[in-house]
Amino acid sequence: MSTETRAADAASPGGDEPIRIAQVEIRPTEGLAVVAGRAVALSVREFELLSALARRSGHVVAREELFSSVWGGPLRSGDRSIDVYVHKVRQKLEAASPGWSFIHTHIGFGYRFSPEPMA
Amino acid sequence: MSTETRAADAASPGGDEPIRIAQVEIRPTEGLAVVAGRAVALSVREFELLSALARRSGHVVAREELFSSVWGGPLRSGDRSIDVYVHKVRQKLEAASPGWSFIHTHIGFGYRFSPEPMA
DNA sequence: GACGAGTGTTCACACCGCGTTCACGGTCGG
DNA sequence: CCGACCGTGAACGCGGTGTGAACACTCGTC
Repeated sequence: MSTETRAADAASPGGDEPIRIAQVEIRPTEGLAVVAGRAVALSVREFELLSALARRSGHVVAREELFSSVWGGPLRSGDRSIDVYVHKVRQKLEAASPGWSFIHTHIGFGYRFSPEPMA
Repeated sequence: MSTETRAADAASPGGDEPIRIAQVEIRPTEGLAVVAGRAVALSVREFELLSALARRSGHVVAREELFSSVWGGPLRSGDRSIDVYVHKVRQKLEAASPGWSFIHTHIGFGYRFSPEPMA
């Protein structure tokens, strides 16, 4: 409830401090995430996407903002890169912690990181 | 009781400041509502309807006014969109906070937003 | 230089949620 | 009993999103 943005607030955009939310731990210096005690190997893009979302855990991050934050430019219309990478990260997270969902879609807005048990 | 319209008064129509009433928090920049600590996913229409009502929390908002505020035009006779969306928003709010009612019907006039324990 | 593994991008198709409208039922007052 | 009004579920077209696959690029190794 109140732990939503606690860890996120301290981290500057690109900070090296580990981000810890529920059973998820993100280690910027290693490009590694640990979920439910399991190490999850992520590529650079995957890792930066997860970090961008986790830094604002509990809040909806707009597609525009997400793209410029990870890809470093304006979002071209028709670009589906975000969708593809959200899918990849979802797969890996949920594989490490079955029965939980982490990245929630907000149609027309963007995505929200928030570990929750699946319905 | 006395906190009813406090947060709403400060927000200009379309302001980006979060609206907070009782256990309900509305975040305009995210299209997200948080009720009793639970994130409630709302579509664009649902969100704007809730915002329009919450901005005038405790007051009855006429159907005419509600429609022009959310749909942006005059209310055509026979249009039931408002009823449908009030129903959708009610469902989601009450699912997040069982035992409470939030949107009250004033037949012939309109609707009133006011979180109250169910009878 | 040829090769393969890993990564990032683009494409095509399937699917689902959104917004609108229709249909039926219930409630209330005249 | 009838009409006005609202609650509620469902059908439908459409656009946004999920998802698997093909393609292109980089970087080691041999």
